[in-house]
Amino acid sequence: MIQQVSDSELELMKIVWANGGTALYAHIMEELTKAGRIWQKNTVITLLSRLVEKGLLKTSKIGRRNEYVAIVSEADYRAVQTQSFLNKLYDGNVKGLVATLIQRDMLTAEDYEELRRFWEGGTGADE
Amino acid sequence: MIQQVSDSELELMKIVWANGGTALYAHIMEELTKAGRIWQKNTVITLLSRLVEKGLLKTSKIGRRNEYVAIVSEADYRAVQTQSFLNKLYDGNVKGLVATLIQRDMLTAEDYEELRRFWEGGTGADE
DNA sequence: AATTTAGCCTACACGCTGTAGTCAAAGGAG
DNA sequence: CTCCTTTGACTACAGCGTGTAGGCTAAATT
Repeated sequence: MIQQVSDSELELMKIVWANGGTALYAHIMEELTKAGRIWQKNTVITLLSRLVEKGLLKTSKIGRRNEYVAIVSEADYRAVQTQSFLNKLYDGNVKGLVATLIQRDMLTAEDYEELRRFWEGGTGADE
Repeated sequence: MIQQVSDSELELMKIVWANGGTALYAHIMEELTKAGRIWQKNTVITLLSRLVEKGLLKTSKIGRRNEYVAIVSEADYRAVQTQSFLNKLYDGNVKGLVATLIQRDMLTAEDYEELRRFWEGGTGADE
């Protein structure tokens, strides 16, 4: 089971994941600034320590700095969240989900093409 | 925009939807009991009125009873939630979602078959 | 008339979230 | 060696959502 993560916390996780699963405070702060997030130092530190408490990150010291290391990979996180979303909204029925995607035009033309090709040829859905 | 709905509230919505989009308190209570949910009367009433506040249900009086009527259909609700889930976890990338489904074996053999047939023949993803 | 049913309003504790202040340690600057 | 800067740990705290009702009332049933 993966603990619930707030939107802000997820944003931090994404930065860590995007950086190869590991990041220092300075890097995270820099990325947040780039993204236009104006959070105080302590806000970010608190969020990071909550992610540690929640078991999504761990820290390992580099000198006196923390290296924040993802314990849960983005793929695993997505898988778990997707499964629970699926259960909650579609009673686990994948077909229902796909039906929504199709009927509600959530697929771009390329998505569609690519998926068609995948199911035809048995390859391609995964880059 | 659809307001956020808690798990308990969603459970009530599902009962209403399953009953054709409309239900009386008595019916809801009965279904909850069947499902093993032991909620006090007022708990249920409160949940229902919150759903009204949130714009998911409305009431129309039948005698002095409320008929709880779904304003948002289950399909619409699913579509909105699916879209926001997709944005949040996959940056809106459907292929990423489908890749997870496939790689993590979230499709049953039948799902797989059916989807294959859908993409082949252009029918069938929707029941 | 007495009892039951359903609705309305109010309350309340708890946990999560965003947001930060204080204090401390440790490494770099001079 | 001393002072400043960077980071981190710990603490706080208000607001909101959520689950969970209690009290009172009006109407419906017996």
